[in-house]
Amino acid sequence: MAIERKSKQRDAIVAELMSRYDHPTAMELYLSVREKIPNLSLGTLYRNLSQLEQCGQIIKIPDGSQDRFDGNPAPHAHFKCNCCGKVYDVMSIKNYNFDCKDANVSQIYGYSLMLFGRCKGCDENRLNN
Amino acid sequence: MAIERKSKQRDAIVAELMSRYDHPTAMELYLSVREKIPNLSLGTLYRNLSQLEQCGQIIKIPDGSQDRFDGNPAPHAHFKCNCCGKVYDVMSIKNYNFDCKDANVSQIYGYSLMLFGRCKGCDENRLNN
DNA sequence: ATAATAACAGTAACCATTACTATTTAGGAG
DNA sequence: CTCCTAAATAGTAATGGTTACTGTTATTAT
Repeated sequence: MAIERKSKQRDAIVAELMSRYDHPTAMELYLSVREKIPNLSLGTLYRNLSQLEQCGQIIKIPDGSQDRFDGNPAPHAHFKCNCCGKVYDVMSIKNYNFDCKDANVSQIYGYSLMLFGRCKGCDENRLNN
Repeated sequence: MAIERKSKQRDAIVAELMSRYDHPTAMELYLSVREKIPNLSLGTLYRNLSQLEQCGQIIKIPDGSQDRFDGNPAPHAHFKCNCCGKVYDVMSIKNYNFDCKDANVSQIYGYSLMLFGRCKGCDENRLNN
């Protein structure tokens, strides 16, 4: 369960995920890393993503039937444009305190916040067409 | 895509979902409704859940590899106990305004907020054992 | 250098969800 | 009420993202 040895496959996966900010799906990541390691196995990708998430190095973002991955493990929210489907980081509310007094809630460890709406890019396209 | 005719299957699905507050998975809901409509088809359940969600009558909550469903369409957060897996409603922050000034965000329509932690039930069991 | 085993590639299996097809049924028109 | 159209359903097959399995490779401690 813990990561005990290093491998070039995992290094390449982490490097690729850290270098981009578009929150790729497993398949998108797979295709990218394949350009550097052509025989990378899909199972290897999933296993490493799972381990990295459990270690707190990356974040898994549920998005419909797929998952997306974020190389930035710092707590922050995400914004999904319903128009183009892109997922953006929302750093401005990362420090919001979601403590609440609801019944049944004893302690809060973390959160997952996804905002839905329309991005500026799609807004401009809308006005121009 | 819109609901045009009524059916006893959909009525039973809605009635069951409204009567409980444990955010059942599709399969849990299927087994419950089957007690009243023994030959209910799983496809029928999924089709109705999808339609009801698009109509804004219910909410779909992503939870790992499965989805959970909430008969209360009013905006509110959820709390998942990592210990027992139960998902609770969190009404105390339902009116929080998630407007943000982040780049790329033009307009926000809605949000999905899941808090993770430990519930009071699991807390008590921990102290007693 | 050797041994132990973590990590891998490749493939099969899993399973929640969706798609498909023939049948049933709601509900409006006559 | 009867007929007609198509929405909705039951049952089943297919899909697709993810996980599990198996033999092989490669890391790392001794």
